[in-house]
Order: sequence, then structure tokens, then C-alpha cells
Amino acid sequence: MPQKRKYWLMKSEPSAFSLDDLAKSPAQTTCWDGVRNYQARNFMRSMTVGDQVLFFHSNADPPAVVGIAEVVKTAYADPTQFDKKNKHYDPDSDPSIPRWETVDIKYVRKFSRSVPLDQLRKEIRLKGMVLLQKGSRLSVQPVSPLEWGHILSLV
DNA sequence: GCCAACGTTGGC
DNA sequence: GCCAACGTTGGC
Repeated sequence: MPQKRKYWLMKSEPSAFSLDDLAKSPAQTTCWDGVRNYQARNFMRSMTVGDQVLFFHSNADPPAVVGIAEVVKTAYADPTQFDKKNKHYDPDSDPSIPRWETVDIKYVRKFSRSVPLDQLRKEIRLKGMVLLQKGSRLSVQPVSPLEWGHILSLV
């Protein structure tokens, strides 16, 4: 039984990995590794192939939703947790029960006009967005179908 | 660069 | 189980 497509938002600092970087990646696909937050991991675990992702540039000027990606591979063990040289190495993660997971996402498109954070804040329909809640730092978060539709109407 | 908000760690 | 200390995130 095909599952219904779901919507998400993922944050990335463009100085580290931008949407353009994704577009230039082999097969325009990348492994979304390095996530070390349980809530974010759990959201990735619930993703299915075909889920749509808003690509958000954080720590950017301005912070903004810049385009769309999609999930092309469901959650699997994040290899960086076992790599001693990796910044995200986790010595406490047991390879037989990996603690951290990742998904693969693929570039879909870049908006001709990105939607800056302050514009999102002005939209009454988006008041409930996880992204806009005070102190919200989740780097992987759900987006409701209504929020998704409304954001796409802004680009 | 500042700093508020958050998540995690570890002593007790 | 509490909570202070610490490290990180990310807007500004």
C-alpha cells in the first residue's frame, strides 16, 4: 500500500552545504549525515521515499527557504558516527545498534525567489510552523500539507 | 560577535 | 531524579 507523501523542512548552513551544493552533487543526491539530535533522527526514521523537503538556509543572510529536495532513500545507519576522524564521531554508538541514522535526499528545484524567515513570520497561516516557534532549533522538522501549500504560493 | 534558548551530561 | 554546568544552535 503506497504511503501518502509527507512534507518536511531541513536546515543547512549554506557555508557548510547549500542547495547549490546539493544540485552539484553526484546524481544531485546526498546523504543527510551528521544529525545528532534524537527528535530530528526520529523524524528521519519516519520518512518515506518521495517525501518532499523544504531546504532551509540557516545562519545565512537572510535565513530563508530556498528550494525543494526529496527523500530518495529511507533511514539507515549514519556512517559518520563510526568514523573517528569525523566531526560527528560518536564513540558511544554501538555498531550492532547504531544510534544515529541518515536519509538520502535529492535536489528537486531551487526557487526563483527564496522565502526569507521574516516573510514567513508575517504569514498568519504559518503561525504554527515548528520553524517559527520561539527557540526552535530542530534541524529536521515536519511541515503540514497546508503550510507546504502556503509556502509554495509565496515563491 | 552576542546571547537566549535548548539538549545533554554528570555529580550528588 | 534534580539541577548546575557546559556545548551548540542560530537569529540578530
